[in-house]
Formats: sequence, structure tokens, C-alpha cells
Amino acid sequence: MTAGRRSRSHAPLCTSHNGRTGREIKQASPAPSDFNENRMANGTVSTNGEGFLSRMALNDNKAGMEGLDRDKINKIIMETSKGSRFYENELKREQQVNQRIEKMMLQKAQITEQQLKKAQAQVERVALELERSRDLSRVIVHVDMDAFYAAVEMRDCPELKDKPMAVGSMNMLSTSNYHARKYGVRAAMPGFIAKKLCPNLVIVPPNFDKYRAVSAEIREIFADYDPHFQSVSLDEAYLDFTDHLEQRQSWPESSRTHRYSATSSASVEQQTERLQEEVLEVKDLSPVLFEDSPSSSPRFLGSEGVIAVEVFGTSVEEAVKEMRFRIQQKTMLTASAGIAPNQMLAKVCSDKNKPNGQFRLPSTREAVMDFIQNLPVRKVSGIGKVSEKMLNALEISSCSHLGQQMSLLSLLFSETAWHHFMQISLGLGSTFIARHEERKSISTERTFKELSKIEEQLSLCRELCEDLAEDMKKEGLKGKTVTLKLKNVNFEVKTRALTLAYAVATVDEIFAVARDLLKTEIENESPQPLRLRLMGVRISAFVSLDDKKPLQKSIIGFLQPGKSDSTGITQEMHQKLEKEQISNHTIQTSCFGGPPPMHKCQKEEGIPWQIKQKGSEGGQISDQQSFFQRAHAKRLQLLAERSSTQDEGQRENASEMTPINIHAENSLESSVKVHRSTASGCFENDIVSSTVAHPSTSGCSNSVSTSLTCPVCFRQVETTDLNVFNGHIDQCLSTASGKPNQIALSDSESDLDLDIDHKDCVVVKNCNKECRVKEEKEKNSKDLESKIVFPQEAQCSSKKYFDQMLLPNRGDNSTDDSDKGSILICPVCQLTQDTDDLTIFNHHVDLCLNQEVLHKLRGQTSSSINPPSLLKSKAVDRAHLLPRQASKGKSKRRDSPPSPCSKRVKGPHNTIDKFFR
DNA sequence: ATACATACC
DNA sequence: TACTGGTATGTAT
Repeated sequence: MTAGRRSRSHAPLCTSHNGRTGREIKQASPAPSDFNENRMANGTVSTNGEGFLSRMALNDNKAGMEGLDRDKINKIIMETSKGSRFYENELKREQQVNQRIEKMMLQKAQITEQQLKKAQAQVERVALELERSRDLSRVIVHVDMDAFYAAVEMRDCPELKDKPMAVGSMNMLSTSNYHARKYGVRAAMPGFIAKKLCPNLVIVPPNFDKYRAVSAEIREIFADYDPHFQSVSLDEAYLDFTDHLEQRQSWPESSRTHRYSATSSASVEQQTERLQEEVLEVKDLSPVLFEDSPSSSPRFLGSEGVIAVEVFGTSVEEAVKEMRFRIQQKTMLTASAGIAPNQMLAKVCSDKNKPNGQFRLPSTREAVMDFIQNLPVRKVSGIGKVSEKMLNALEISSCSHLGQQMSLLSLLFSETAWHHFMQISLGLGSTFIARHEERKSISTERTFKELSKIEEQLSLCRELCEDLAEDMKKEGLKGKTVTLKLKNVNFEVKTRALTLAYAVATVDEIFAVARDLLKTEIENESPQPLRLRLMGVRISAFVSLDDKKPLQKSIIGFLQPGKSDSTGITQEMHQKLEKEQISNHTIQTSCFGGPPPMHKCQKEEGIPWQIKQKGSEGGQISDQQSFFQRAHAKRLQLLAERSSTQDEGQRENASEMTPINIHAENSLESSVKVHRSTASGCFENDIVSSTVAHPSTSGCSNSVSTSLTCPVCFRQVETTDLNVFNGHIDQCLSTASGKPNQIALSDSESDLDLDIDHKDCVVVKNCNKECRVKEEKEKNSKDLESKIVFPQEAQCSSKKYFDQMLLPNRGDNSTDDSDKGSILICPVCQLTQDTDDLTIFNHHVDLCLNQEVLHKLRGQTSSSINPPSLLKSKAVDRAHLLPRQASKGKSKRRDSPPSPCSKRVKGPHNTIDKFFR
């Protein structure tokens, strides 16, 4: 089905080296022998060279495809496709995949026993750590409407009910109903092929507005169970039922009772009619809809059976049934659901009893492992055709194989990839349902009949730019990178991008760039014309609109004297920090006026994050870091508060603003409190400048003003006496660190989160999960205070947090971080790690961060598990952990100034004077 | 930063 | 006749 606007990200296996020129590969060399004769998980037998293309064959991964005559279907597909340009291109791509596999097999052949053994040890360590991170406490639900678009069309056109039908066109189908699936007709299949498979197939053109409307209806229901649900597409979402269930336990029956009646737009008469029908229908379906539920048959109030009512229990299953029931009542469409301890599993589970069913995987390790054992890897979201094929080549088709071959996989695949595999093999997945992040790109593309005339190409390009500019305007976006996408009549795709020094948004601006890119391509091909079948334009590298105005020096500016304006990168960070500060100031001055532009960058933040349990005596260096950590934590807490508020606002599409009142005393309880009321918006620089007295950046000594701004609470302290000022800050900090639980627990919407910024630092952000972690851990380890630890020499070869971030510190604080044998404290869970092996420690940190943080950093919207990439890359780097900065990442990391902590001079007090040096 | 590839719906 | 469109992100260069 066509994805909604924000589809989730699944990382891919990717390779890029392809030395192909045009289409010379006519005779595909036979695929290497020994890996291609397996029966593929999709049932095709790959016969060398000739025969089925795994990428063309029927994908019967989805529900409703059981018991089909695959061979026959594939034969028709192949016959219909054969000889087409599309087919030829697929053949070519297939060969590329085969070559990759061949390479992989060669690599495999060269692996020595010793290497394997070493890998084995590594894998075991990671496995152990992953195991320790297992969290079975959340109840995650994945809901998925059944054959959504098709179901909507069938609902609205009863004639279609008994017919095989699909939504789409002769060129492409979005989805098909279950009747059609029996013929092998499925989503992403061209209509004309579907017609060959099922001549009676009715193809209905899509009505996206209608689907969107229905989607809005079901989302309203989702929100009742998890206001923070994450939609994957119009018809699909992840929900965290944990909190709902907790509350549900004490709900009276009346709150769990739902009527058999639709409150939709239908007339009363229709509704009555529908109601009668539905009662029957639901009863009919009850084996599925209400399976094994004692209270499951509809309860009729009144013997006439006019008003039917359903009471649902308090268990997860009952709650999910209730949700599905309500969906059905409201939309006359059915949904399926999966219940499991994490997203990855929930997703698989929702497929299990599709359509109109649900499946719960119990939250025990045993159940999970059993469930995983025979699960085909292809069923896991993120493992697509190519990954599957590569794994199949290694004789891995089920998740148990995956586990058995981990050491081999760790040698053949990138770290990202094998970690991902490992998580799958252990049945691990995200337990934190991430909010949607801001979009990162926007694009429009069109397929058409061959277009070879330059003028036509240019005018089409212009048209696309017009469309794009309109979309940009709607969303209030501006971006610096323009990408032109071209697909020629042979289905070969090219992208050409250009990044400008400034952000663009208007038609003319975009077109100016796109046109140049297009012209270059035309020239490169001349005298041959470009024979295009598709053109697209995309904009990325968004810049928040208020970036245009020059901003004040931020706190970081004076904390990092001289650095703030030196590089573009620093500048950029600087601005981001500025923004944060602005918002804090705005908060402080009580004029937080509601959501700033949706795509405002606000997440990046730098903070040192090595945290150590505080010993009885105060550490010297650590105090500074502690200061920063806490100061940032404090500010980010506010930030988190703000952005969750924004998010809320966006989600509810509310015009109502949610200002945050911060009280001077910084009592956490009060500062975290969100008061709903209206306030005039003010994200304006002048307000900030009028309220804040910043020490000058360059001088880093006293500013001209008579007050200093507290870096923790951002209030002005009316003094120039640093002792007084320091006293204030200390107080702020003690308030901030003294009651971490309040930060964490104050409000589910304002929970904090640890995060890693692009400079290898952790910051605090919105993240419910983190708070849970924090909360739990802190129950166990009372009176812990944040402090920095300097682990011993960074000996781990895998580039991870510490060896990258500690080096500067070591330089600055050579005495103190010689803390040999110092205990390593996980900065996330704050628990002592009984290891001094940084690799192991890093793995632990990974794990801790993994669920709630990493996937967010990756910008993922659902699964925290990032699918693998292909062959092992030399430098794993932390790029895979920090994709948000990925593009800027490498150079940035190199160029960016060391984290604030490394810039600081050590001193005994966590006071401000040291920052003014 | 750019180009390509994989993945999802 | 005829094989999408939108978004994210991993990997190599």
C-alpha cells in the first residue's frame, strides 16, 4: 500500500559501488553456485542465472497468500514481464546482488578458524549485554488495518464485496482485497500483470482523501490507548499499552463497555441498518474477533437485541479487542493487531492472525525465543529481498539460524548490520515508541511516457519545482540541498544533488538549481537525448526559518571562548544552542507562545555525559562536568518540556498553546509543570535580547551588563560578584540534581531522555522510556549523584563513545583521568558496570541507549532495530549511531570543537568563574 | 557532500 | 500499452 507521508525508516543494506556503464550486462553470468540453490523463503527456487529473479517473483511474505500455486503465479509474472525494459533492469540489479553475494562468499572462504573464534567471543559478549538489556515490561501493540484501501472501497461499494479487487491502476496496485490475493494479486504489482493472474480483477482508482479521513478516525481511537502512538502510515500504528493497562485495572465496567453503533457520518437510518448488520457480522466474525474471550459474545441489553453492548475486560487482549471493536464500529473496517514486548515482535505478531485477528506474544523470554526460532528472517521489518537473499546464501532463513551464525555474520557484515541481526535473533526490539521527528526531506516525482525533448524536460522540471515549492510553503520549509532524480526508459536511476550555502523555498530558487542539474545531465548525454520515464525533485537539509536572523551569543559561546564563531559547524551548533536558549528564555519570561515552526531544529545539543557515581568525596574534574551535565540536563528538561508540548500541540492540531511556567526557585516540580493556557507567541529574538545579559563571547570576562545569566535557570542574577553568582548556580544545581525523579516522573509528556549529540555527548531530551529507566535505577541506587568518570585508556578498537570523547579530556585532565581501574558507570542507567573492558562497557551503554535513544537518533520512527547493511565496512564509526548528523558527521566530528567539557579548565568548584578564564 | 542502494507502505 | 510515490537511511567515495 502506498505509504503515508511519514513512512518509517528501515535501514537498508546498501552498497554503492557499481561500476556499471549503461546496460552492457546482457548475459548475466550465472550466479555463484552453492548459495543459490536453496529454496528461497518466498518459495522460489533460484536456478542459476536463468529462471526466476528473486526480485521479480511473487512476494508472498504478506498475509493472505497461503496455499497459492506459486509456481504458476510466478510463471505468469515472468512471462508477462519477460523482455520488457523493466525486466531487463531487474535482471541487471539481480546480477549486482549476486555479485555482492559472490564477494561475500569469497570473504567467507577466507575466514580462519582463529578469526571465527575471536569473533565468537565478541559475539558472546555482545549477546550477554543485549540479554541484560532485555526489557519485557512494556506492552507494545502494532495495529494494522486489513487491506486498508481495498477495504474502504469495498465498504463504500458493496458490489465489490464478493469480487477480487484492487486499488490502483493498470500500472500499479496499492493493495488488493483478500479475494484477489488468492490469485496472487498483491500490493506493488502492476495492474496489467494482476489482470493476467486474475482476469476478473476489478481495479479501483485510489481515493486518498477518503483514506486519510478514515485514518483520522482510527487515530482518534488509537489516542485513547496511547496518546503518543506512532503512526507508520495511514493504516498502521504502534502503541504502548502499558500505561493504559495500568489505569484500566481500576476502571469500572462502564468504562469498558462499548455500544454496537457507529457514530460516523451515516444517517440514523443507515446507522440502524448498519448496526443490525454489524451485530450479525460481528457475531459471524466472533471466532476471530472475539476468540477465546469469555465475555466476548455481544451482550444485549434488552431482549429485542436492538441495543447491543460489548463489555471488555481488563487484560491486554481485551483492551486490544476493544480497540479493534471500536475501530470496526466507527469505520466498518477491520484491523489486526499484534501484542508483544517490543515493536519488532509486535509487528510480526500483527501479521500472525491477519485479517481481523490479533495475536499476543507473552512477555517472557522463553515465549519470545520460541516465537523467534522458526520465524523467517524476511518477516522481520527491515529485512527485505536483498538482505534475505544474502542471508539465504549463508544458509540462514530463520531467526534461529541467524543466532547460530552470528560470529560469521559479525565478520561479514558491518557492525550496524550484525548488531541488528543479533537483536533480531534474540527477539529484541524497541520498547520505546518514538515520536515522529521532523521530516528531513520533501520531494515530488512523476513517471510518464518517454520524454526526450529538452524543452519538455525543462518544463516538466519546472512543474515539479512548482509543486514542490507549494508543498514547502505549506509546511513552512526551506532547504539547502536540491536533488534531481532521473530515471531513463531503461529504468536506470540517477540522482544529482547540489547543496547551496543558503536555503531555498520558492519555485524560482528551486528551479534554478534543478534546471542546472538537469542541463548538466542533458549535456553529459548529448548528442544523445535523455530518454526519461521519471523525473523528481527533492529538497533536504532544512534550515529553520528563524535561522535567518543573526542570533545572540549563547551560553556555549562564552563557555567556549573563541570557538563560537570560528567554523561553520560551530556556528551551526551555536545557532541551535541559541535557539534552545531562546526558548528557555522565552519560557522564563512566560511568553512561550506555542509551537514554533514545525521543522525548527531544536534537538541538537552538546553535553558531556560521562557520569559516575559520586563517591563520598567530591571529585575535582568531575565537578565541572557535573556542572555541565546538570546544567544541560536542566535546560534540556525545559526544552524537553517545551518540545513535548509542541508535539502535543501538533498532534492535536490544536491552536491552543501550552506555555510552560518556570518558577524562579527552580523547584523541579514547579518548573516541570505544564499549564495549559493561552499565551501570545513569542519566539522572537528581541524578546530574548531584552531579557538576557550575555557575557561577551570573545572576552569571556564580564559583560557590560550588571547582571549575569544563570546557565541553569537562565534567570538573570543581579550581581557582578561571581561569588554571589556562583552561589546562585550552586543552588540551582542542587535543586536540579537533588530530585531527579521529579524530573523523570513529573509527567509522562515531560519525561526526560538521554541523548547523544553529534559531538558524542549525551543530552537530556524527551523520552519516556529513559525516565522509566532512570526511575527504576534510581530506586535501586539511591543518592547517586552524577559525576564524571574517566575510563582507562581507550583500548577498544571499535569506535565507540568513550574512545572518541575521552581523548580530549585526557588531554586536559591528565592527572585525574588516570583513574585507572576506575569503575565504569553507565551514563544511562547509572549503574556500576563490573567490567573495565571498554568494549563491553560500550556495548552496555549501547544497550541502555538503544531502545529509547538510538532509534530516535537515527531518526527512525518505529523500529529501533536498524536493518543491516551489507558487507562489513572498514570504519564502522559512530556514524551509524548518529545518522542525524551522518552527512555532516564525518567532517563535523573532525572539525568540531571538542565537547564543552574538554574545553574547560579544571577547578575545585562547579562555579562559573572557571568558565570565564 | 554526493551517489547509489535498500527498505517500508 | 503497461512496473508508483514519498521518506528515511546505510555505505562508499
